[in-house]
Amino acid sequence: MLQIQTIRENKEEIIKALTKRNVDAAPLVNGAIELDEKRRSTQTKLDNILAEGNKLSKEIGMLFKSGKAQEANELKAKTSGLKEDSKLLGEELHTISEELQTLLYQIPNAPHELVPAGNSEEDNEEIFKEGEVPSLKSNALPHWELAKKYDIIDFELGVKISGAGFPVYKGKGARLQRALITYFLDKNTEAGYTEIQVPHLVNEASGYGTGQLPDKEGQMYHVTDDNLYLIPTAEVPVTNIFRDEIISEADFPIRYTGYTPCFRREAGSYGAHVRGLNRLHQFDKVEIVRVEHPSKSYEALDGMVEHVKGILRDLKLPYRILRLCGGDLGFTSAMTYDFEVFSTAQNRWLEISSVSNFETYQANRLKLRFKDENGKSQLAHTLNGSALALPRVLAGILENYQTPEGIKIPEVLVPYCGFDIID
RNA sequence: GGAGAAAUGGCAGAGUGGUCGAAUGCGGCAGUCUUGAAAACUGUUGAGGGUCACACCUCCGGGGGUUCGAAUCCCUCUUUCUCCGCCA
Repeated sequence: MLQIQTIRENKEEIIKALTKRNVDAAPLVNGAIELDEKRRSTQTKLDNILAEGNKLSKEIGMLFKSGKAQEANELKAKTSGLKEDSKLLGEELHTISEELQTLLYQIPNAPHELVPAGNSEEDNEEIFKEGEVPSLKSNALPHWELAKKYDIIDFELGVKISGAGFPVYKGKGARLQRALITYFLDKNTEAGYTEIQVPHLVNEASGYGTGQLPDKEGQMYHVTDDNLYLIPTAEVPVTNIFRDEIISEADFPIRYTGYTPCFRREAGSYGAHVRGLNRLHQFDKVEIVRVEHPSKSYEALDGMVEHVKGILRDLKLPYRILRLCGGDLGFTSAMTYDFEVFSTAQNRWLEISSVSNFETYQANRLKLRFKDENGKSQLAHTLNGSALALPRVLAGILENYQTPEGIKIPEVLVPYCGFDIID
């Protein structure tokens, strides 16, 4: 969430920036400022009462020690009123703080100045495009047909075991997916990211830390018996490594990469757009996460974009990069680039990576700080991106690499797969 | 799952009702010394709120209670350790 102090000091700028998301934040922002003022004045009142109580208690202690029990008891009588007042004020303060918190949770991150205003994906800005769209024969198949033809992904079997959206990968399909995971992790490691394996279930505090809670509660699978959530992305456990941490400036830059399955309830529509691998309840993803000094975070974001570009170039997949408009931007993000691969057989773009800078929005919830050169603690910036999401990369490869002889394996993956064609 | 013990500052570890936000050691930072470094010595060093700055307030795993006063006593939850059971 945004810091109340920042809101106080940059009220107009924040309201203005939030109009890019097509929301009128003025009522929320003004409400928060008002509550904050109330909070501070209540706190001051309470503090004064507590200070007086502390003083009296000390005096009572001294009196008892020097044997003046009677005087002490007289002073005791004076404290009862203070106690009542402080109890009432304490409750009031608690209520106000919670109201303020609830309000702050509802204010999304302020978009970066480069983010275009807009309501929907129509308004996203295409900033880069690369790769050749292969010309396929007229009988080119979408990946779900190919999956069946070569018996590499079984959607029906997944339905039997779990339900829709839980595919079973078989034979060369499973091997290709594993090859991609290893290949991505290797590429990320080469680029300076430390590989890490994290839990796939997280507690409530972690959900709040990265912003999945309380806003997107229904999108996560919730294990109610133990109050744990299945992760929707590795971003959650990896970023939460730094919850409640004060790191030293020398620790920057922090770069992690991790492979995890991702679980999303996505109670969405059915139809061609969610067929096959396009949208799943369980899928695999290799994630990159960075924690950066505020002055370096956009440089880091660009670095992540370049890195993902390199992977797609290696795979020789046609792709484009979009800068998301305010309306399409995630709640917690200040700026996001989406990578989309062109699916030739489906004749549409598929999102395969999303790279975001959250600035201090997550760090504020996480209490992720660092000591600056003056020894003061400051919130760090967090970033993350997919490098990459497996199913749609798989779909892109199946569709774009199909030939009458079978599905060719991209050259860089052949050593990882141990075969060069699926037939 | 059963029995017992414990949770204190970056780490280790004192503190069992009052001048304790907390001894001491290590680590960190600054300085003296040194050509430089190490060692030694000196000083400094938790977080948050609040203030122009001070004052002041809160925090000793979380929540609640007793008391004029709680790190210290009580209740509860969580976590860790030891032993037993179960188990990939």
